[in-house]
Amino acid sequence: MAQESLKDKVYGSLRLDILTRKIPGGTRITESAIASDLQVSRTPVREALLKLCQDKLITAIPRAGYIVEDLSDSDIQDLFSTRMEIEKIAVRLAVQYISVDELKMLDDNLEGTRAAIKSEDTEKMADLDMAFHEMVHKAARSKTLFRICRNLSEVSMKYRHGLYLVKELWNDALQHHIAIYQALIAREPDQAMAAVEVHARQAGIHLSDTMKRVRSDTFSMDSL
Amino acid sequence: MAQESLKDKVYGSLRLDILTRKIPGGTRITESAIASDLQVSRTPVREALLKLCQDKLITAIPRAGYIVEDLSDSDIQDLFSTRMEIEKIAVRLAVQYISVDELKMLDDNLEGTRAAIKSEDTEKMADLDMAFHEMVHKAARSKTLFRICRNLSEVSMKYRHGLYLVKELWNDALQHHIAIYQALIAREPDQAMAAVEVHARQAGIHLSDTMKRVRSDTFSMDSL
DNA sequence: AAGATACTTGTTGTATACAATTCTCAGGAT
DNA sequence: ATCCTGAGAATTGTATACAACAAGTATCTT
Repeated sequence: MAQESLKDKVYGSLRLDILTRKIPGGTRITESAIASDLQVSRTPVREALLKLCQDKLITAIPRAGYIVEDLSDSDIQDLFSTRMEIEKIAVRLAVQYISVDELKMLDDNLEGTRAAIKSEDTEKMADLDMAFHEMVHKAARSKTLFRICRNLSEVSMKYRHGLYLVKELWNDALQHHIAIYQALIAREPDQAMAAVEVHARQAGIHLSDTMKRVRSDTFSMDSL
Repeated sequence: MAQESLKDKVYGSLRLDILTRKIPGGTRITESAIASDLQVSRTPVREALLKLCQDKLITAIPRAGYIVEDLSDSDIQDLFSTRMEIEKIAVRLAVQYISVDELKMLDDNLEGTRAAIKSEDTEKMADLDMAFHEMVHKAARSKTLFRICRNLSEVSMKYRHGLYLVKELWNDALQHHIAIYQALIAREPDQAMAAVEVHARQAGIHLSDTMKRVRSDTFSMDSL
């Protein structure tokens, strides 16, 4: 990744702040205020806000500003359960279409994950986890589905990040990935969907804890 | 709707041109060219292109322009089959959560549809069809799923519009809606999902015909 | 005092100017 | 002939200026 545009930085910064409720729901925000906060012009801010509108994280009021949408705990749960349902579709298709080469890549990914766990490399762990799921999504051979999956992953990644810090869960995650991998090799759609459900459910279980922690923390990430 | 912003006009115009392949896939487009074409400044054009990027109808090449994505027939089929899978999830949830009030509204919708068929009111038919599906989506009680469904509906609507002109299909569509409605009343998830699949499959069957017609037509809608 | 009206202020919508980067293509070396 | 190289053209990224509109406020009228 050569360089992130200002627009993307602003977008990421705002999305994180909204998702973690550093900016609570109902807050009215304006382009100029954010622009001066982050020391950039209104243009990249405007583009970031536009994107947030499409994500339904904020609502635009024509010529009068924007309002931060209220994200309840159940909304977050909704996000995760929907993601699970759609990932189940993806893995069902992946069972059908995945190639031996791709299975080999998944195997390599699992091997790498074992190493990451052994060396306690959080960064690597997160990357491999994301890569594993992306490979499965791609194997579903559906551009539309892939796009939806990635979008949901992006939005939920902020929350999942907390999970990576809980090292006890790493081995569980690995076992789940192995289960998914084996179901794919065996070409067993139901087994694969069940494995995905187990995997996603664990994330959901630890979600409320993560949320509590996130909300009690006072974030100091003004690092644009 | 008080007034459409220039950004929305540009977006609508470009999306239609891409979807109908008036601007074929692979075409390279630039902000300034479109701006001078439509006699507006680069700013609203830029915002429209940004939105099209998110729709995956075009791809941005940093500091070098945009390329219109190639929408093959299989891509369109992919869009529709994915939409079907996700609608099946939605209807399964709707079976669980839909209220009697909402069922009554669906019933009213069916009644209206019968009238629209009798009076051959294409406009009304399209509106009622969209409303029917939106009600089902809403009954799933998932904001995330609702957003995904609406997004997919919007993108595929351009294609579906051709279907409304084939009056022979109207009765089939009504029968499908009735089947979905009855499955919802009976609270039978499998039956509901099957009904949705039948409904979606018919759209898919007639899709390639519609595509051919759309492509052979020479569109002349330079009406910004 | 109450209501209407004009004015001021705040905010987005749009246009344009400048900066940074990438692409293109001619020209020459090998 | 083919592959580098470099200057300039093309294009987006960013900043800023201005216009249009909305909302709140103070003043004027009754």
